[in-house]
Amino acid sequence: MGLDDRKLAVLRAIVEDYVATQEPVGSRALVERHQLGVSPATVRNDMAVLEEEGYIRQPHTSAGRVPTDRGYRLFVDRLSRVKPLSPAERRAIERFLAGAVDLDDVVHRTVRLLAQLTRQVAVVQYPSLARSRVRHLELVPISTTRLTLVMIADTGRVEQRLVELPAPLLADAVIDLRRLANEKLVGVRLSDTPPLVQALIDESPPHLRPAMTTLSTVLLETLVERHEERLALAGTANLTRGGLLDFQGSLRPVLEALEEEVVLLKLIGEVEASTLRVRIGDENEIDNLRAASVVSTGYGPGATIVGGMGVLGPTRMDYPGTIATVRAVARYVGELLAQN
Amino acid sequence: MGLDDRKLAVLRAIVEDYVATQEPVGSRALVERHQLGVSPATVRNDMAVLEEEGYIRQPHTSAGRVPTDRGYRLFVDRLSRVKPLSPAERRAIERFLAGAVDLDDVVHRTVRLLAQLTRQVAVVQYPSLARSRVRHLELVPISTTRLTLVMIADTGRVEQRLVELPAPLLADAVIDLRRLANEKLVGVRLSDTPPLVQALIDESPPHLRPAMTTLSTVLLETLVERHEERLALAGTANLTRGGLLDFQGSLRPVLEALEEEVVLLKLIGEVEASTLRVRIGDENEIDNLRAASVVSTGYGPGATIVGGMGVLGPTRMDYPGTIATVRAVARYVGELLAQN
DNA sequence: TCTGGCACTCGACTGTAGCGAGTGCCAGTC
DNA sequence: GACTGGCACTCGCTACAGTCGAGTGCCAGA
Repeated sequence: MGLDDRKLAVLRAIVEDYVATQEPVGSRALVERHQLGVSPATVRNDMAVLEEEGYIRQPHTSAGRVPTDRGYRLFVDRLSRVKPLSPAERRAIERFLAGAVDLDDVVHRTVRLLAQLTRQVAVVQYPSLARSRVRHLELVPISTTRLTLVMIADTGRVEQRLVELPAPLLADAVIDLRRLANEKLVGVRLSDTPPLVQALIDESPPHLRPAMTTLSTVLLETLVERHEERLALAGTANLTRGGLLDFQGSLRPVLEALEEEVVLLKLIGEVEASTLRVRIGDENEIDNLRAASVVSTGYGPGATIVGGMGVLGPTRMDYPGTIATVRAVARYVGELLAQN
Repeated sequence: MGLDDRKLAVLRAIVEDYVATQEPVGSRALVERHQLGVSPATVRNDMAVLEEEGYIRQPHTSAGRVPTDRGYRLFVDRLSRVKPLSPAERRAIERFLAGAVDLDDVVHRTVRLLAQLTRQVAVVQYPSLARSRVRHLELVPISTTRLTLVMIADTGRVEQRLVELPAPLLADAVIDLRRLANEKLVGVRLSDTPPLVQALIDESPPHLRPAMTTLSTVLLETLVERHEERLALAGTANLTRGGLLDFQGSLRPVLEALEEEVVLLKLIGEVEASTLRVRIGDENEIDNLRAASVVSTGYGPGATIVGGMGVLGPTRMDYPGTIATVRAVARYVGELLAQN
């Protein structure tokens, strides 16, 4: 069922106008604002076809047309031209990210930047532990039977855990423990540690074995098995933009979804390659977000992906602009990470 | 112009009913639901006085009465009886907090717990660095001119920073550097470090002095001077409870305020003793929160305070219940911290 | 000092009418 | 055959008038 070029142009015009004005767009307004070269009546005929095909719909009989999720999808896939960032935006990104002092800072700045540039809700996942390598393990004694395990990853993430030892341990023993653990584990992907950890225990001298066992358990349980992911969120206030018209009148479900880490991870964490992904309305698997769209991408130093980031807003969003921004920010952050 | 006991009882009844129903309360409903022992007409007279004194007001002529900020204040100060937590709530608190594996986990669990129990927005400040003591400093070389500084505080907080050395440093030198820094700084309050740091530089052997100087700069600048506070937030979805009637119709300003760390710190971070504080509506210094109330308190192991936590909701909130919950959660968290 | 009664106010709701944006369809034109 | 102008029709929105009822303030009387 072919849509000819003009019908596509009409759809594009409808999407653009609706995104800009947030009001159903009628045939007259359309020919006035766009150079379609035909009369309103013709446009009406085209609209009838587009509606039949499910790309647009009428809120009520005597109203203009509004794009459907399917319409946005077609728009994103075939009709939108990439909107290059303005130099001012590029500079803003660079300046904003340049001052970061550590990973926390990078993530926080990034998420605020994204929220500010897109005027939507932004989510940034910290570099995933599963995709990180161990750079260093540190053991800090607190008492003779307790120590703090600090793991520093090559992605800049630092995690600490309290370890309750089965028996008191002398300072020298702690040093041995640390040396052994570091020898075996530094440079290893966290997701690859499980088999190595067993070897680590087996090769420990007998007097260290109980301590090494508990240490390994903590390491595996808290850092690998329940994969400890962290997130930063910003821009929730932007949800109130568009005054309750978006999100079919209630922010409730959206705010609820945003509180669930699991949900957010699902949204932006499922990244294999650095391909940018757009999920529009119904395409979202989370029920609470059927009225929202998500633009997400992976990021990382060079070609490797260490985490995801993205933006969430009403289905009626500026897709070309948002896509361009998300892509650009992800690239800058990647470069920043590569430097460290 | 003393308010006699009955007038106070009327005020209490108005506050309780309004909080429960969220609708202006009239004189008839009042005598029906509370044993005041007088007729509606008498109550009306009392109401007139209460209104004159600024404790209640009428949204419009011909409507019931609603408490003013001043009315809530009087209620909180003199009229509310402490509402003891139910055993189920106590158990929920204990169970919820018991499973925490590290400081991050404690804070996250606490904030979710608070939000859930009070059905409002909860904020928890991480133990403040300024109030923490150094437990250990670790230096992890990344290259010959770069190392990661990790500071572990006695409150469980762990901070890391990248240090760019002015000149390459050998592994042995790094070890010396770490030893020196730890000797001088372990056990010291972060807020007390500045004078010690100068001594630390002066006493370093010449070949370590440049490195020690940059190290100290990083330490001071990022950890002490711009006091690095962290926060956790939960329950924003609860703002939509009460369907836009609270917060005079717009969540916008509230959500905006909640995004500003500085604002939140001001709300819950200004704690000297562990006294619980209630700020009602206009008493808040932040303009965006004139329609909100905040219940906050300090927490920490034993009698020392290391940070603040609190809850934010509509002025029309269940003060006795919220106060009891915040107090109880803060105490449990304090006990938990004392154990570690 | 309290109470019952009464007149009054005013927001909420309902029904009606007019307006206007927008459509679908049809006959006519290039 | 594709496009266009014209026209009747739909229907949401707004304004307006009328009614209802909750709640008040006040006053005379117990």
